[in-house]
Amino acid sequence: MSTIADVARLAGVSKSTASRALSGQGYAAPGTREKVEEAAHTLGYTVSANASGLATGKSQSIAVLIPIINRWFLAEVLQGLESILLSAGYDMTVYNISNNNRTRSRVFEYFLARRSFDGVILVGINPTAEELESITRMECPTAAVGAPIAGLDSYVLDDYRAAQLATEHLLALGHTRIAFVGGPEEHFHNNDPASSLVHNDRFRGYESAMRDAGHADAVMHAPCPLDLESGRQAGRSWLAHPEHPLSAILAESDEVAFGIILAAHELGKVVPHDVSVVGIDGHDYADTFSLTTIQQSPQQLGSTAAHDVLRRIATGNERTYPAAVAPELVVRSSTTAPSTTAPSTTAPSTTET
Amino acid sequence: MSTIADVARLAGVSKSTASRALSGQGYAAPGTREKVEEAAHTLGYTVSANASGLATGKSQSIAVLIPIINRWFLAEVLQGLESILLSAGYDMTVYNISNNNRTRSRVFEYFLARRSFDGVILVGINPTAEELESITRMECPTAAVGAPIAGLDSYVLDDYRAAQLATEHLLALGHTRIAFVGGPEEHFHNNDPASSLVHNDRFRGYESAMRDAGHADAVMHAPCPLDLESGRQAGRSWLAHPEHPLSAILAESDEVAFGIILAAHELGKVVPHDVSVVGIDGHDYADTFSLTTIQQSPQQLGSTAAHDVLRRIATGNERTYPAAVAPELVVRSSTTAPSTTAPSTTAPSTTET
DNA sequence: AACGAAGATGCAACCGTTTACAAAAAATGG
DNA sequence: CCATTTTTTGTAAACGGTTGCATCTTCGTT
Repeated sequence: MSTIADVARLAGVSKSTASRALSGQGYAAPGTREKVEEAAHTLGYTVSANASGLATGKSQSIAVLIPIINRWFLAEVLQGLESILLSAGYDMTVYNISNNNRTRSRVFEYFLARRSFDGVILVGINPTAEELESITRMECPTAAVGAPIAGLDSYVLDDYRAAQLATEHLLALGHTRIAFVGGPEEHFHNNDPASSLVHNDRFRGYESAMRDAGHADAVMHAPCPLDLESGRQAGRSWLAHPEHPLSAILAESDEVAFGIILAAHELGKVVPHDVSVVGIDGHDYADTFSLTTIQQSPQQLGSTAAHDVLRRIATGNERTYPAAVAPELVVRSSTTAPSTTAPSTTAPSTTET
Repeated sequence: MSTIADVARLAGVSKSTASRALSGQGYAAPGTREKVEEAAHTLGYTVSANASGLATGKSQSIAVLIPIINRWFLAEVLQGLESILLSAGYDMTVYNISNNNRTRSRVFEYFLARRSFDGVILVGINPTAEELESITRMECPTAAVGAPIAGLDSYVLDDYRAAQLATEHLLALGHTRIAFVGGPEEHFHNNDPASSLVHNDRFRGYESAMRDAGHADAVMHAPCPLDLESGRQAGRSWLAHPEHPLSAILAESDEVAFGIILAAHELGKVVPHDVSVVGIDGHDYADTFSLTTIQQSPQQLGSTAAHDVLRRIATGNERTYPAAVAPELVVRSSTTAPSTTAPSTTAPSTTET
């Protein structure tokens, strides 16, 4: 590996001139710059990030803390972040902090400290006070994506509005007995995980729409983890028992909605004839399941977050106060007006798309 | 931020002694070590990765090149890699190289060069000759995960055996008319993407099992991209037309298998009564879909790859020549013996789990 | 008691850049 | 044409660690 001294020697200038010519900082005569660049090119010179980082204090890299559990959300956000960061010359160091054990604290206390990151992006994280403390101590632009964090620029989907939109759609179709499926057992009990924040917002959005329509008394909540299998089980127990004569279900996530649709199939019920189902997310599979859903764009979330963080690095790190991304209703064929007849229990399940 | 000089001063020793005490390299009297460690702790000292990396040439970080497209595989491998690397004190810098444009070459020529990575792990990448060249020039342990790379330690699932196992399972149940769904249009045409290598192996495994059972003439291949919607469309076209009286389908991936099962539902066919379906992957959803599949463990792939790379970093970088991870058949209720009666076309679809 | 080996420590150089400062060269203005 | 400003370049000192070498202690041996 050749160093900048080699480049300088070949170009016949001093190290400092070579450095200025290559970095564009400070004065450099056009002719000299050309000579240096040519020398660098012929030697295949690449600046040492370590040396440069040591000298400048800037590492040209940002840390991304993300729980590697929600595959869909993870991949989307990561892709949004990566494309922006890479094209700006930054690399992205990823830390998984899904596990609650002591590797999590190691990330905050050791890994983030030893490398002088130019920025930190927390994706779907609900940090403790100490964790937040150790991040702010780094004094570099920090942003939260997916889950809002008080005091930090937070790039979040408008979960409240999303659920509200979805509920309004069902209400407009004429549904009144609409159940909300998803979220932790005791809602509003504000647990540690960031997901409970999402849940709170989505459930409140649903509630408010129901209330505004004069159906506050019809609010129903079925707790359910946000995965396919849990959604299926919830669907089975709610759809199998006629004592819950609901006509529509709002699922807290698309995955849960898929599970409910599968459960309906198994029970011989026809979606949307026997029950309308709406999801929230805009999952890749939504189209295949013909699921009416609220399209969110985690990838866009990631890219705007990355964009803003980079701008804050370049300028003086004044906060951005981003607005929540507006959700969008995508109507497919999992929703329709409620049937006036009693729900069929043994009809053939030939769901049309 | 405090430096090692601060620590040394507080402990009343020289910088070099402090360094030795903290790093464990070289001699250090037990009492001194204790003093230094205490000083470091009270100052909240953390070694600067840049300075340390500059001095030693080791960066305590490894590069992971991965196409952020296959969500399931991505998340699994990433998790496997991350857990091992983090607990060994390494950070993981992730580069997305799914896009074929010039950002891809920037990764190889610029990003990998500027940071002195201690190791490089290529996940599902099929590098060009120049790309491989620029990596080997770095002279650090390199491994391939997911897709094999000639000349590199490759950690791959035994795709050939996986497909063979799956086919043998169907054959043992009595099926003979087994179609293979998945892969590029012209198979064996060895395209650029790494996925075609996977396809080749899986298709050959299927073929060999069919041949060994004396059903070489029954080999059927339906090209199909490896996603849910494509699987569903392939399922529709194959199951809707009785001119293809197949009794079982081997899907190249679980996602495709899910699509086929959905298509069967839509067409009023009962899985496994009318058609048996087998997948390959061990996707999270397989249990919910009751899919018989070949369980692979990309996470384990990632963790062993990370483990071996770390060992090669510590020792002299002699290659490991890892064995392919043995796949495992998981029988669920999407497969059964072929029905002797003609396939029903309008039966109610009450798939039991 | 003398000797050598091993253990502990400090000094100083080095890793590869950047950058404040000084000095020289060129451009500008009156 | 000279004074002044602006460019251009080089010298040297950081940045924060690590490590070879020399020195000084401690021991264990004979």
